[in-house]
Amino acid sequence: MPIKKGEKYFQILDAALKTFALDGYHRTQVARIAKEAGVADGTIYLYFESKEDILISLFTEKMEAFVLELKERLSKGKGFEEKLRILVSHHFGLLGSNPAQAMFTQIEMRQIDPVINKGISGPLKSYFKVIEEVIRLGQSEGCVSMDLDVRLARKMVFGAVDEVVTCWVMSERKYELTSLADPLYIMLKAALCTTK
Amino acid sequence: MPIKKGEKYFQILDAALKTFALDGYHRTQVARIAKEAGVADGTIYLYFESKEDILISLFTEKMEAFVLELKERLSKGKGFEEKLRILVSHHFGLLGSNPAQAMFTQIEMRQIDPVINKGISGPLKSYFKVIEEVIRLGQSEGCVSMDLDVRLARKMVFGAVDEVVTCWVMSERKYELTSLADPLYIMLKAALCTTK
DNA sequence: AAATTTAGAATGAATGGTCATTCAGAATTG
DNA sequence: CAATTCTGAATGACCATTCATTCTAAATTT
Repeated sequence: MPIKKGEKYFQILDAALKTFALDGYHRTQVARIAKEAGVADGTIYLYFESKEDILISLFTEKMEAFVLELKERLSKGKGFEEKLRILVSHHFGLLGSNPAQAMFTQIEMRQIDPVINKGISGPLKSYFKVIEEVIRLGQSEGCVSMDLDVRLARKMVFGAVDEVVTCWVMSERKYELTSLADPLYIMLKAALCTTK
Repeated sequence: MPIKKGEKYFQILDAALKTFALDGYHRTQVARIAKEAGVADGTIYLYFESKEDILISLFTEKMEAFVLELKERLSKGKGFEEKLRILVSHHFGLLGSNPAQAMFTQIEMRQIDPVINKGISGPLKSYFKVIEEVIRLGQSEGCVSMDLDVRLARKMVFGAVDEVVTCWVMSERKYELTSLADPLYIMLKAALCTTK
């Protein structure tokens, strides 16, 4: 029964993030993670069930922190438009300043396989929920049409943000991700708002 | 030197598509593709350099056909708005009626690794170019602002379409993908057009 | 406070299963 | 009968996982 906490738990997760970002999930050997973390190969299995479990745990930890901070920031914004702007700039801000995490979420996490997928759907859904809540706020304010399919709109928002980050990662981060937050926000607002 | 044509070449690609969609890239053994294609294991290596090469070739073939047909259809549409609608509905139409291909492009192709990535960037870029051309047409018609960042707009369009397809695949195709083409088109048009 | 016991944490070499790939020979073709 | 295409059993590299052993430090005893 793996121990899901303690200093070494996070040490291993940190090492995994670095190594996955550098070499990709399938290419990194568990032994390398162990080395990077400064622990023995076997120690990994005291904290994690399997290599896959490391991937899932890493994603879950990062995503939970991401959503928590996003909620925090959103609560400080007033109204639909300001919240939408916060959403986009928080997403870009966090990944923009954590290249390894960006590499990981955009590229490595897509190494999908049914098992992994089940493991990550929870935390990802909680992010989707936040986006949908913002859109619903827009509806209650009258800015966004009540006829709009909220789930579809959420897919558009997430898809757009996600694609921009992926391209940025692929470009080897040649430009500032955050500089795209505002222009993207403007387009998304136009897509959602009936009223100019 | 692998032969990149002939009956068996396509037989193997068909078998690979089926198997990748069913079991995922990393889980499918080359031997299974061979069996499915009705050829010997070794024959695969007369037509392809490696397992990875099968993946890349498959994507390239499918993408080239996709773009070719898209261009064909676009040429029949008049004006920015009609072309944008064709773009979205062609994307949804093709993947909506080819579940295995959808599974493959949305899920398996993301098994990214630098080598694979280089292999697919060409054909994917040609799709991006088509999208950008449509947006530029909108600009020349005056519907889309000249100040709009065309590449960013392309990322939004592709990202949105792509995310909707991914969700549809993940949902195990419980609903009609094509039914989302129109509402998505309307949002994207609103995002891009200055004039209502 | 020294000696002893104990539990659990940590180690890393060894294991074993999994496939991608090869290649010597068989079959087919022209 | 050469050339070409195909075959599939054999190979060997790879690497996640295991587990017998060692270490550590707290608890207990003398």
